[in-house]
Amino acid sequence: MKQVRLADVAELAGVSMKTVSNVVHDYPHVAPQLRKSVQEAIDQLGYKPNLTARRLATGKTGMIALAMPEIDHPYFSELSRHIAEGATRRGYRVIIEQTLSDVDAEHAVLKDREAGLVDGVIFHPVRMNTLEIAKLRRDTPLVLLGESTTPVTTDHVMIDNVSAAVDSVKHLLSLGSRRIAFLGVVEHDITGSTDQRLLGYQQGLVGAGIALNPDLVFPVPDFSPEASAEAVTAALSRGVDFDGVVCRDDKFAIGALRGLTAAGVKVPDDVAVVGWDNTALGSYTTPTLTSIAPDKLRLAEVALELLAERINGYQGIGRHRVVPHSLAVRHSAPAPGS
Amino acid sequence: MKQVRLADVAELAGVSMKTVSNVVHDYPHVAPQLRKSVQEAIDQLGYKPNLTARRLATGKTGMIALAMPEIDHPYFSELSRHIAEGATRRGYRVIIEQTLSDVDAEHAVLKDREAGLVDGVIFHPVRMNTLEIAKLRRDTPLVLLGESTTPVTTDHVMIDNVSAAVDSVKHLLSLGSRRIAFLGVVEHDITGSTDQRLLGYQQGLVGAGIALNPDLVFPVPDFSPEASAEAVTAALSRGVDFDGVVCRDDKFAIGALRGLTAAGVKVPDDVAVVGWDNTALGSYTTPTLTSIAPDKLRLAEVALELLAERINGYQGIGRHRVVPHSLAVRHSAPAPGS
DNA sequence: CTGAAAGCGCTAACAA
DNA sequence: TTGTTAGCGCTTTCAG
Repeated sequence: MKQVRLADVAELAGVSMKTVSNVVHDYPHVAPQLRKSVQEAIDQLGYKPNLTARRLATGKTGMIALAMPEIDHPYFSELSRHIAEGATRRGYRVIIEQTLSDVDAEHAVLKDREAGLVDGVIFHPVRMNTLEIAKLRRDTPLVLLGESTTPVTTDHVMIDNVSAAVDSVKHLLSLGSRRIAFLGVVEHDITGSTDQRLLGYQQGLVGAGIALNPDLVFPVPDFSPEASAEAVTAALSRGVDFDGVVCRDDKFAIGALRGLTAAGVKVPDDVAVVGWDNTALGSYTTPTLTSIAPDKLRLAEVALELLAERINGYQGIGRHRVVPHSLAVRHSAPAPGS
Repeated sequence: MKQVRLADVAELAGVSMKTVSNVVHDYPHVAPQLRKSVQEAIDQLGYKPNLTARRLATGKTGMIALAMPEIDHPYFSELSRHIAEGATRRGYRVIIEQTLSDVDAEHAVLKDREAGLVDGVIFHPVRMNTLEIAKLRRDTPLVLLGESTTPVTTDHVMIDNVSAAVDSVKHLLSLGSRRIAFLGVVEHDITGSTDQRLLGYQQGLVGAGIALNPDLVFPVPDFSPEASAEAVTAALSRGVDFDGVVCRDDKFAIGALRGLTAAGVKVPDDVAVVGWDNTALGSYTTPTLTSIAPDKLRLAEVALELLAERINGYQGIGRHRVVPHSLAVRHSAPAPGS
């Protein structure tokens, strides 16, 4: 079935292409009767504008790329959802790009725009460093997510990881915990997230006049809950004494819950646990998980807003936006006195 | 910065556009020296083919749409990941379309292709019925996912829900359960999934010579774990006696675990629980969840394969493919004798 | 307010 | 093996 073209409609309606185009775009200055007859021709033929052709003519694709390490990680899938919804609201379509933390895939991300595929890119890098991004970016409208250090020329949205970690510690302190551990220092983790969270953890303790204890920082071989469960079990079995734990993310927290429960340690009575990211996972655990809650909706909105400005020509220096976070209090570290 | 065009490269290299095009496409019959000098011109200018223009000329977009109810539901995000990976391997990009179970959004899905946006669509409908899909489909290459009844003209990939439910029941029977409940009949649920699963549940019981008991089919007001936890609690408090439960999906199963645990009922000793979809959630619960495991990777591959065939011109009648499933055995309904 | 025609950058059929 | 040229369908000056 041959595609119906603007010219076909014009011919049937007995007007020029321009007039049809005006009708399609709701251009105000069209005689009502003309508009009507053109509309009839459109309906009769079932005309749909060809987006590819429009793009070629306008140079705008109406699409943005969303590039993340893993689309099925709860944090990213939840964030994706907000970005997808916000993008739709703004008239953009989203193409997803999964990097799987692979350097090449991350490099490829920045090339899409050059090929005219998308108008802009929202990118959560984990492997590429500041310099590489700056070098490859050229004039691609780009907004970075996450805690990596970023080029000064690039927009960036994140939450304040340090103060969030401090909040976690304070919450645990308010519950009476004094020997607070940090779970989730992964070897070769090149994102800045862990660093910042660990920094905040220390800052929170020092601020409360509590001495730091290296034994309370638990390393974990990889990002799985299994690994963190083992890390906790190991700590327990070498007699480390702790009554609260700040986890690098919810998956670690889940591992912690499992390790503690398996060892007969009561959560939150013996050890209170705080996760990070407030993913849906935290509602499904036993006990449910108290977790640092980045304002994901806000994160998505701000990222889209900055990107839209770049796409519309903003050329200024990189803007760094910090969006709010809170603590989602559930059973693993309940409100004080409850 | 002006875009570098094929013509610019041709001019610099002193050849025709066609020759440049041949080099870009690795067309074999190009004189080595020519190829080299053209390549130099390409590199020097930093030429990137404009995909939009190519599309307009070829009529192929190289993109497929993936339309699902919710991208952050674990089942869908896991499936998306497989589809995204398979699509990348096949040279397609994926654009995501979240319908949020909205009829209008579902209708819109089938229009993308008409607008020349994508070459084909993988679609998991929940609101549209057979007739509507058939009517709107026209000649869009389309593969349907899920358990809705589908038009005979449309390709469709699913698992055998009935036999999977039978498998669940058999597993529970092998653990000694005899009063097996079904959790998750949602009012106004217009997908065929529940029906088929419920049918299999009955079939499994009847096959084992166990009389059906309507009291053991638990209705749930909505799809949240909270609702199903309440449903279980309600059943318990009205004295319904059961020792096993087949759940419509993992979220219901999680609710069941919570309701049972809260009531002091031991899982799996007092009541064994089987979920559905084998989402990552099941690894995070206490106890971990035994669950029907659709072969998601296979599902993705088959869907992509069928779609690719349609895109490449296959015009035959709708093909219905059943992909394998298994039972992921974890603690909520362990292996017999363990 | 409407019409004609020149691109947008690439592909592919046809020549050479 | 390489060059020419006519589209792909829409937008957008610029006349009228």
